[in-house]
Formats: sequence, C-alpha cells, structure tokens
Amino acid sequence: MSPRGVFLHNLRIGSLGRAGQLDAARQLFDRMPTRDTVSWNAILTAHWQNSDLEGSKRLFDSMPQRNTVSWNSIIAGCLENARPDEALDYFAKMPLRNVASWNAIVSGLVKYGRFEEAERLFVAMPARNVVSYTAMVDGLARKGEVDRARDLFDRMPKKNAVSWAAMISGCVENGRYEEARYLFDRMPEKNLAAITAMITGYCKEGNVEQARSIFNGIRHKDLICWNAMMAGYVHNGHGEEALKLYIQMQNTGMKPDHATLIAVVTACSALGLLQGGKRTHAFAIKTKLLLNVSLCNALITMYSKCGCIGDSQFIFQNIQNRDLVSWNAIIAACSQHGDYDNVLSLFSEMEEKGMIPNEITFLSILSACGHVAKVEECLNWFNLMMSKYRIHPRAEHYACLVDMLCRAGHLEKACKYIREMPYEAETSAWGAVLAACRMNSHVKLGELVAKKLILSDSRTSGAYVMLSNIYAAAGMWREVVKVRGLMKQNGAKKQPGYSWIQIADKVHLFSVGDASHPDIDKILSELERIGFHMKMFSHYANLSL
DNA sequence: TTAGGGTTAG
Repeated sequence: MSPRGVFLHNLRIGSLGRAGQLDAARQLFDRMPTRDTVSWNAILTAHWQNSDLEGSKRLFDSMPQRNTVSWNSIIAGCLENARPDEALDYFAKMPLRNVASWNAIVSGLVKYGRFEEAERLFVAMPARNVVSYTAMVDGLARKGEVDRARDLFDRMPKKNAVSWAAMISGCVENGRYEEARYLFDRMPEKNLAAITAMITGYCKEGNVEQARSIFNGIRHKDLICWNAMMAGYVHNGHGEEALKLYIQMQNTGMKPDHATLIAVVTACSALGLLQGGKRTHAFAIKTKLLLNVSLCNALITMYSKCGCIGDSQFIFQNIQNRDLVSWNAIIAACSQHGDYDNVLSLFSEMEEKGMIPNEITFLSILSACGHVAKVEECLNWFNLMMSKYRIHPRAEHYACLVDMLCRAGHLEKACKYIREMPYEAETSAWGAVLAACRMNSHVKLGELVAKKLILSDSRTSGAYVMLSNIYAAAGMWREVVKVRGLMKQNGAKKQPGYSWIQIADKVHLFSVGDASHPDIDKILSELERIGFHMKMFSHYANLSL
C-alpha cells in the first residue's frame, strides 16, 4: 500500500468513527495491508468514541508502536467514558507528555469535579498555553471560586474567545450576572458560546424577554443556543413557549439531542402533557438518546407528575448507570405518591449501592413523612440528616418540618422551629402555620403570623386570604370584611387558580366557578362520586374555604 | 491533539 493510500485510509477511518460507524471503520482498518501508527490511533479513537473503551484498551495493548498521540487518545477515551482514575493511570505511565496530555488530564479532572487534583497538576505543568489557563479558569469557577478564576483570567498571558466565554459562563453559573454583562460588553470578538452564556444568565435572572431578544438576534443559531433558550423558558414556567420553540427548531431542520429532549420532557411534566411526554419518550428510544441518564431522570419526574408512577419505576429500573439525581427523582416520585414504604426501601438500597444522599434526598424523605403524617419519623430523619450525614438543613427542610408539625396540630412546636431556624422565615413555612391555624381555629396565633407575613410582603394575596379564612372559620365576619378591605387598599391581587388535564391531545382548562365546559354536568357528578369516596376513606374534605 | 455555551432531582 502506498503511503498516500495509507494516509487516505487513516482519514476515512477517523471520519467514520466520528460519524458513529464503528463497524465500517473497523472493516476498513482490518483490510489495510499496511498500517502506520496513525492508522492504529485512528481506530483506537473510533472505538472509544463509540462507547467501546475496552476495545480501545485492547488495541492500545496490541499496538506495535505507540506515540504521544496514542497515549493522549486512550486518556481522552477514559475521560470521555467516565473512567478518570484509569486516565490518571495511563497519564502516570506515559513515557513522554506534551502540553495536550497535561491539558487533557487537567480539564478531565475539572469535568469530574476533582478540582484540587486538577489544580495540583496545573501548578506542576512544565509549560502552559491558552488552553491550560482556560481549563483552570473554568475549573476554579465551577468550584465556586469566581474571584480566583477572575484573577487568573486577568493574569493570563494570552486570551482568546474561548477563554472569555469560559469566564463569562463561570460568572453566570455563580449568579454574578452583573459581572458577566460587564465582561461580555468588553469581549473583543463575541462568539456564540459567550452569547449563549448570556442567554442563560438572563433566564436565570428571570428576564426571559431580554434573553429572547438576544436569541432572536443570532443569525446562525446552533443546537446549543436553541437548547439554552428552551431550558430558560421551562425554568421560568413558560412551558408552552418552550414547546413552541421546539417546533420552530425542528422546522429549521435542526436535529434535537438529549439536552433538547430534557427541556421538552420537563415542559411536558410542568404542563401535565402526558401524551407529549410519551411521544418524546418514544422518540428517545428510536434515536438511542434514552441512553442518557439525565433524560431518563427527567422522564421519571414527568411520568410521576402525570400520575404514572409505574412508568417512573420502569424507567428507573432500566437505567444502566444511575446517578444521584436518578435516585432522588424516584424517591421524590414515591414521596409525592404517598408511598412511604417504598421511599424507605429505596433509601436503604441507594446506601447499599454506595450512593451518598444529599440535601434534596432528605427533602423528599421529609415531605414523604408529611404526606403520611409520620411526626416522630420526620423529626428523626431531620436529626439524622444533621448528625450522620452532616447536612445543614436549608429553609426548605424547615418548611417541610413545620408543615408536618402544623398538619399534625403541633402549632407551638412548629413556631419553635421557625424561631430557631437560622434563616429569615420563608413565606412557605409561615404559610403552613397559617393553614393549620384555620384547621384548628387558632385565631390569635393566626393573626400574629398573618401580620408578620403581610408586613414582609404586602402585595401577595396568600396571607390575607388565609387570615380571612381563619376569621370566617371562627364566624368573625366583621374581621373578614376588614381584611378584604386591607387587601384591596394594599393592592394585593388574588391570582385565579387554574387546573387542567389533557385527554387525547386536547387540554381542558378549569377555573373557580367555571361552568363553560360542554360536559360540566358529567364532570360535577364524577367529582361528587370521588368526594363521597374520599369521605368513605376518611379523607375529610374541609369545605369551609 | 488538549480549552468554551445547553442537560436532571425538591
């Protein structure tokens, strides 16, 4: 085989590998009468690019000759396929390292959150280039040390657009939107990565309009900026906008990836669109995108929120490499469905598998206790979380606890916890007390709490409505009128509550006192039947609202 | 042959 023939074959093997056609690449490689080191490197890379790291390792071991690129490729393969320790192993054994080897290992460690090791190697590097500095800026920012990242960024001997984008996104990730804007305005040549980071920043600030206007200004939109805009809509509660954008994106011929589908599935779960969620699930199976763990996690939540806990469990059972989020998602699903026993068994199962629970795991457990009125258990978990797992309770954990105590009628104890908590009492915690005051006719305490709430936020209607309900429950009608007057005077508006359900592609929307639905008679009689059923099972519905 | 933007859980 001529040197030129070998050269062309090598190129072809590389492009087949990148295109996901490992078998074709392998055939081409096997049929080559003569091969050089580049051919071996190309086929080695093709294997790990198609999730066959073991194949790459076998090739690496049987190679007649290895150069630095071979070592760099096997290291990259380990890092791409979640094997950072094996990457470190190869790195240690390498006879000759170049800047790319060092950069690969530093950025790889950053990717797996191993910041200290990354920094140690960055310091030990014999020579650094723009890539090394940018990787470290990214690492420091991800670690939450934005000031140090910024310091390194300012001291970098040379910057390019990638470095700027990394710094801007670091600011956005840590909520420093003002600084992100400042840098973006001074960035010499704005690339799409930086623009996308700004879109995300504006969305995180809640300013979707500004984000959308930047998005609209992008001439050549790539998949990632579409994804960023869609995710931004979803996080701000504009699921319909996200879905509209999804259709627009497909109309441009852009093919969705797993991140796109995550946004779509999350939008479907927020809107309760089971059919849309199922369609996306089917699409993910067809396109092999279901292999992505995060997408599976989103599907667990979607099915659970749409009432199909069995499907959530099915997805969970079939995930190959479950992460902490998968466990949290399924525990939350069981918690929302009132299945305390399953929550317990899942928790012990995850511990057996060596998965360490985090604050969100405990939030689900605490709220599961609340759903089935297990007061003692709730307090035990709360203490266990602090003592054994060293997790400091957040305001939300307190809210769970307070809510639970209130439902069980332990108002004094609930107030004690509220006073004890090291945070400004969140509206939700006091709201729970207020709701309990109405149930238990504690007018005095209710007044106290409501006044506190109204003082902190006079424009939200919740506290007024609750207080007036407390008065109404106690028959104090004069006070009811007074509170309603005060509410009007302070300009607090009550948001009308809507609920909706999707049946066979049609969404049916309802609001209070709304009788416009064509089947309203049937609906009301079904509601009556369910209400009767609930009473039979002693879920007493309090109708004094 | 190394660096950047989007991704899940309450």
